[in-house]
Parts: sequence; structure tokens; C-alpha cells
Amino acid sequence: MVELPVLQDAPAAPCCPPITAGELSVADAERTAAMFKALSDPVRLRLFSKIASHPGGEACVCDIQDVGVSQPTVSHHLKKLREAGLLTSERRGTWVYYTVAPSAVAGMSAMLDLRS
Amino acid sequence: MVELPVLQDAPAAPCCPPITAGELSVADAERTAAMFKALSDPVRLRLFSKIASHPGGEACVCDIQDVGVSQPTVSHHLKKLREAGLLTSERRGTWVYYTVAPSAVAGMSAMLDLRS
DNA sequence: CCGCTGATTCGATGTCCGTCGATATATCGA
DNA sequence: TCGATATATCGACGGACATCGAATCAGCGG
Repeated sequence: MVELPVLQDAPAAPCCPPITAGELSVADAERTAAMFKALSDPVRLRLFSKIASHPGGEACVCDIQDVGVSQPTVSHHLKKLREAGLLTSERRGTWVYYTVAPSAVAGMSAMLDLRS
Repeated sequence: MVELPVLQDAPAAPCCPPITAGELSVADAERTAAMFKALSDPVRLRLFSKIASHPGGEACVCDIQDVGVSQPTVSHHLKKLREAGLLTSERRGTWVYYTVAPSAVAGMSAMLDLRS
């Protein structure tokens, strides 16, 4: 099986000025909405909070998969969070560790900052 | 037609400590996910940014309805944002004005603050 | 009272998405 | 090499949702 380097995960979007700074372009709205959508599911939010509240903002899947859904569903949600750029993942031996991507989260927080 | 005071819009949720502070409860995750979901649509995000970037964080529907979808769809999206507690609305004569709810937006921003 | 404009509600439709069980891949130890 | 454990992918199903046109409601001016 050959490795196809197509569609790598994080778009590393330069996201974004505060929402009060002006109207979002269609493209910016599209990219940003995708990040909010990643956090718009209760199960994903709980997974994300479990990881973010772990020391170092990092956790093994095995540490967080008790959220009331099946294991494939957990994997599916973690993939969504990773594709949105909010998490990164790394395999270490048998286990896969997911880590919060601070810049992406900070970008979302900054966008909702209402100070003018 | 009698006014039924059922299901008023903004739950005025005490939302929330930073995501790094600990795992979200199921109920908190539910409430918070609903707020993120409100911003997870490109059209809604553009409507929200148009209102937020208006002076006073307030705009008439007629000022912002040029987002490429039909007028009923605009109304539908504004209702979603209002139900999520992110906007409030007020009728002034012929027009309806939507205003950003600063506390709700600040709450979301604070939740994504990674400073420990 | 009537018509006009602004805005919401209604019903229908097509698509997206969360969920699952089954299966596949990866790593380790015996 | 084989089995066990950890994680990911696949395919299917059901419910949620964005969108529209049509109809309705709400003010305002004549």
C-alpha cells in the first residue's frame, strides 16, 4: 500500500480577526464555521475537554473513550476534531495520543473577543 | 391568540469555566455544544459577523439579509442564533433589530481560553 | 379599511451527520 | 508466527438540518 499524501489534516488557517472587526468573507466564514462545527457535538466537546484538561493537553484514546458511545464512534469524533485542526495525534507504541492544538483554539477564542 | 410563555429563548446559561479546568458534565456539554452549533453554519456566521461589526453590535434584518440565501432562510438562521442566546431581537416599528448578547459570546471565548 | 413592505411561520425536500456492528490495520508479547 | 489489545475504516441506517416557495403576521400610510 503506497502512502498518498493527499488531503493532509490541518489547513493551518490564519484564523481570524475579532468578529466585531468587519464582515467575514464567504471563504473565511466557511473555514471558521468548520471549526465551530467540530465543537458543536456534545460527545466531541466532552472528548475535547477530557484531552484539554489532561496534563499537557494530551491524552491517550484509552483514557478518554468512556463517553457513552461505541469505540468506532469515538474514533470518528476524534478524526473530526483532528481534521478541524483542533487536535493533533501521534502514535506511541500501541497507543495513540491526541493533543490540543493551542493556536487553533486561541484563534477561535480571539474571534469571539468583543473588546474593540 | 393567547401568548404561551413556553420555551423562552435564551436559557441564560452560566457558561462556563475554561475547557482546561476539567471534564465537562453531560449537561454542560449539551448546552455548550448548542452554542457552538449556532455558529457552525457559514451563513449564520456571516449574519452574526454583520451584526457584531455594526455600530452598537446591532443591526436591522434589512441591513444584513444579503448573504445569498432567501429571506425566509435568513429569518430561520436568525432565530437559531437567538434561541442559542447569542442574539436578542427587538421590533421597532416596521423593522426588527438584532443585537449581539455580549455575555454569551464572552462565555464562549472564555471557555476556549487556554491560560491555566 | 386596504394595500404595501418587512419579517416570521409552515410544509416539503434533499442532503448531511451521528451512530452502530463488522471488519481491517497496527503493535506488542509469547 | 500467532494471538491479544488498541485504534481506525467501512457500510448502512435513522434522524437532524439547510433550503425553498407559499402563506401568514405585523406595522404603516393613504
